[in-house]
Amino acid sequence: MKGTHLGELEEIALLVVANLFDNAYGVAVKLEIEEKAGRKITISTVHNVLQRLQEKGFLVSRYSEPTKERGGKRKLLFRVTKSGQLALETSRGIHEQLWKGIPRIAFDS
Amino acid sequence: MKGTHLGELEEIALLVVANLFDNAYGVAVKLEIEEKAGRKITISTVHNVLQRLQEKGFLVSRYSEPTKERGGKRKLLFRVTKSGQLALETSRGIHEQLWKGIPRIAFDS
DNA sequence: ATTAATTTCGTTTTTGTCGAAAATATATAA
DNA sequence: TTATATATTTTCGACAAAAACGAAATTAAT
Repeated sequence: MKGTHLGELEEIALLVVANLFDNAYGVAVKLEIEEKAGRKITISTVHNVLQRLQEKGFLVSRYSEPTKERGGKRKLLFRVTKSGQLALETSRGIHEQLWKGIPRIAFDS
Repeated sequence: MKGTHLGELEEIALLVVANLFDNAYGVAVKLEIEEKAGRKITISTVHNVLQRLQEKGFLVSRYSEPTKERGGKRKLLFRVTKSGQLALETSRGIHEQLWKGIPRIAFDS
């Protein structure tokens, strides 16, 4: 059976798509992940995770028109679904609650 | 080379260990994950992730004395390292920044 | 034809998941 | 007492899902 919740990269990618709301295609997502998450990642990995998120129903996609630049083929643009938004909010809620419950003594100083 | 950042379950487990600070052993971690994250998980899975977190240097462990209850064998108690704390804080920072950058239009209503 | 921007494909490593076995403690029966 | 049963916990071995990459395919302008 298929996985049910958001993986680590899946969550970041979903947040990035929301950030880029009208320009969320492979290359832009890759650059944004690298900048905001401070981490190198290949374009293949990005497309892989975007497709998986789509299969899970957290993203939808449509093709743009080709741009006028050299090599400017059509882009596959992504958008977060209601279900994707809910998954993000649920995850955030769990993390917030867990952070709140951590006692001072938990970490060495 | 070995993995560098926190997986989804790894992050939750790490937060839970911090929450349980002086009673963080397998069974307690399992119950806390199930309650706080609202998700079923087996004890094998928990031990597996705890061990991996230890190999990554995000947790350390020590054995307790056996308790006096029936079957009360010694417990393997975990504690978050400085490195683990840093990993958690880094992840939280990235997520917070990404949430802040999401425009209103990003989600359908 | 050549080159550039993008997506798709096939494969491998890391993470997530479980069932079953092993270890070690108390409880009970003989 | 001593063997046997039962409870709590950890360890082991296998498999599935997610993450990651290099290379190939597609499609646009030069």
